[in-house]
Amino acid sequence: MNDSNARKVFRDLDFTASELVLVESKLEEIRVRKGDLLLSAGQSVPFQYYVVDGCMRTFFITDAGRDFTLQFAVSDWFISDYTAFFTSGISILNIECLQDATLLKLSHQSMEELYREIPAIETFFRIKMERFFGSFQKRILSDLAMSAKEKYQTFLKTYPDIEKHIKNYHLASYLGITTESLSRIRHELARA
Amino acid sequence: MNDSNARKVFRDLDFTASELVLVESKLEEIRVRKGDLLLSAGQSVPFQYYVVDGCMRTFFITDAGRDFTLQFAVSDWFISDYTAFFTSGISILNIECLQDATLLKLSHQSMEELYREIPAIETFFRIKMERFFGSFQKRILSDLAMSAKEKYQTFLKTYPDIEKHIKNYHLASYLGITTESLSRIRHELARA
DNA sequence: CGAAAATTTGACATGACTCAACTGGAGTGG
DNA sequence: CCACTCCAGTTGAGTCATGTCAAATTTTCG
Repeated sequence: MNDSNARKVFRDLDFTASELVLVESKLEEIRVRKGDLLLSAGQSVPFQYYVVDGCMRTFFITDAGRDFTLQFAVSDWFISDYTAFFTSGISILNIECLQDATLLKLSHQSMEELYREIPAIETFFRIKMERFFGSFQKRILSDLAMSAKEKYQTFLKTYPDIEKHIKNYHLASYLGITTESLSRIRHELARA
Repeated sequence: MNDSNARKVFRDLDFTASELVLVESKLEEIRVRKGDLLLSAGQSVPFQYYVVDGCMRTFFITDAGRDFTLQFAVSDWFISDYTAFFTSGISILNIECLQDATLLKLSHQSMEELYREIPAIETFFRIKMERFFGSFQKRILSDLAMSAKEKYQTFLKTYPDIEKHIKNYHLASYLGITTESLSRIRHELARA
């Protein structure tokens, strides 16, 4: 199991034997349990995490104490506070485990080394970023243009696999509405 | 003027003479006038654009005909429908000129060629993407967590240079509110 | 089974929207 | 130089979606 971590993360890439050893050496497998906080706001963020299985989320807490989910991550997703990770800055996000998870931890420094040794990895991450970017763009547009009900329906359609892993209040915090509102939306949709 | 386009776009990079020639050959300078549509939804998006000067915006039109601005771009910004650009898909965004502009046009294919010939350019764009990504992340969080008034104030603080170039109704469409609401917010803030 | 957590429901408050009318400039042409 | 028009912005009245707070109900899990 452990000897194929590199192939899990970099699913589409072919490595030579020596490259494989190098990549493996950069990936650290960790396990976290439901409720664990992997990162708290205010810390530096030297790592990103590849989710082997389980479910994680990043969230933001306002001064007023409201909790907003930026992102969920299930199997084969990456998660981090990327703004802080990329800029070597301080996190504003928290990372929480929602379902017991196995993660592969990859440091910023390791990534720079991998970029140097294996240029295909820089391309790999550039393309990941591009996709991620696209999903953020869609998110912004739907936050702007859609009602809460439409956002909920879009979420269910787009991420049917995620819904199973999360509580309604996490989904509400992702949609930017209260649990009460989500409950009413669900009630209304159930009638139809 | 024209012979330093490459240095404008790739501000921090040092090119050899031959690299400079290559990069220049990939950049096409174009001029657009206020009101011009550079891209309409439903088209393929083979280009991204570097803004030398002037002001552009990308916007999205819903089925109901509402208009939402995703992004403004002034001097030294890039603009495109990146989701379509990266995936070679069909645009959902429109690109409009808000103030007469000079742009440098760069095709997807040219970028792939540049990545191959000059790896530093791949790194350059990866880092651009990372920054862009960070700004999108902030946008999502503020859309979720802030009232219209707070979003307006944050915009003014974050992009004081952009406000000068745009109409209030463009700003409203960026904030996801109506011009009437923006007007009332401005009125309220003016009193204080 | 029982306690804690999650969800639902009800009553009411509020921020933002809609529609319609009005104001104030910036051109434009007689 | 005035009258006209167009466009951007403002204002007002009424409506609607979502929030708040409190309580009831259901689900989860030790």
